Amino acid sequence: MEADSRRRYTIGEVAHAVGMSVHALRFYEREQLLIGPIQRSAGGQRQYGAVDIDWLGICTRLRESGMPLAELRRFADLIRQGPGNEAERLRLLDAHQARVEKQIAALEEAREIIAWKTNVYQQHLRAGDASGLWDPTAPQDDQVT
Amino acid sequence: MEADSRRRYTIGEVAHAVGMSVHALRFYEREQLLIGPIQRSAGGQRQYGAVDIDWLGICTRLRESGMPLAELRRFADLIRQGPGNEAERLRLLDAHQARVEKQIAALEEAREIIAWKTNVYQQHLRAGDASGLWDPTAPQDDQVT
DNA sequence: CTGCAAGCTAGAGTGTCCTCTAGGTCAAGA
DNA sequence: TCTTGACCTAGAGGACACTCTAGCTTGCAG
Repeated sequence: MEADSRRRYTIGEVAHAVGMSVHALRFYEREQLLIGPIQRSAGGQRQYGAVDIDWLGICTRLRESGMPLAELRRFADLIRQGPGNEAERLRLLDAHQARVEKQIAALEEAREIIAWKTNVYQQHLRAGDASGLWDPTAPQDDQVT
Repeated sequence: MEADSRRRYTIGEVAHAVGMSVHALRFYEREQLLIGPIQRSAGGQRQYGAVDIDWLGICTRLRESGMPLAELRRFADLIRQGPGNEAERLRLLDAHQARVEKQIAALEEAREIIAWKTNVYQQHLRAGDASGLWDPTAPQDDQVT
């Protein structure tokens, strides 16, 4: 995420640095998810700069947090257009942040349910493997676990 | 999630109750993601019971928290086999819980980065829309935002 | 008894996000 | 120079989790 500001990096180096595959990097470029065009060597090979790597780091975070590529592209578009549309960038990020909060809440709820179930199993294991667990007999009022 | 233990429910009612589409419910059944076969009416229509609805509620939580269907199927298989494999169920849930923790951590990190970026934009908006933001000129040492 | 919403099946289609392939080219060490 | 590994493009392929379609049946309200 922090790289020498003057050096140029090959696609392989970048892939390693940001934890994506070279395939994915080329795919992102094709899909216009990067800001500014990536420079090329005389022979046509990509030469990424520190800025590109920083941006890819941000991309990774946004993706990991569930931002769809379409929205990431929108964000990249806005940045590519240069200063003047900060309000829209802000809206986009705010919307995403709301999504992230919601997802954290959902995950925490799931965590509790899992913990509860885990507990049920641990107790059954301690008690000797078969008490009130579900069983395809007596189709009424039994636990599912 | 808590339903009358004796009543039977149509697929539409269940879909509404658990927040899935009827398509998804049929799909889950085909894919063996449900425990026990769903009962049918004389005419062949599904009649879900409270147990099924409970299980679907758990499915929803596990899915929301990122458990792949293959693993959910594995879990359903274990339950279908009846008591005796609690240790394996526990392993499965523990593994998933670890995944959930990791995802929560990742989301919280992302949240901070987003908050920081949001801040940058807010400041720029307050300061008058164009200071040190990225601009396709002077390709060195500038912020990306 | 008629109408019509809701249900049925098997299988094809969709959207998302990469990943891989084929058929080459480039670059750097021995 | 030769070899080897990394890189190139355009497009096909694939995993995942549904979602929809077509053609038909059920079942309840009027």
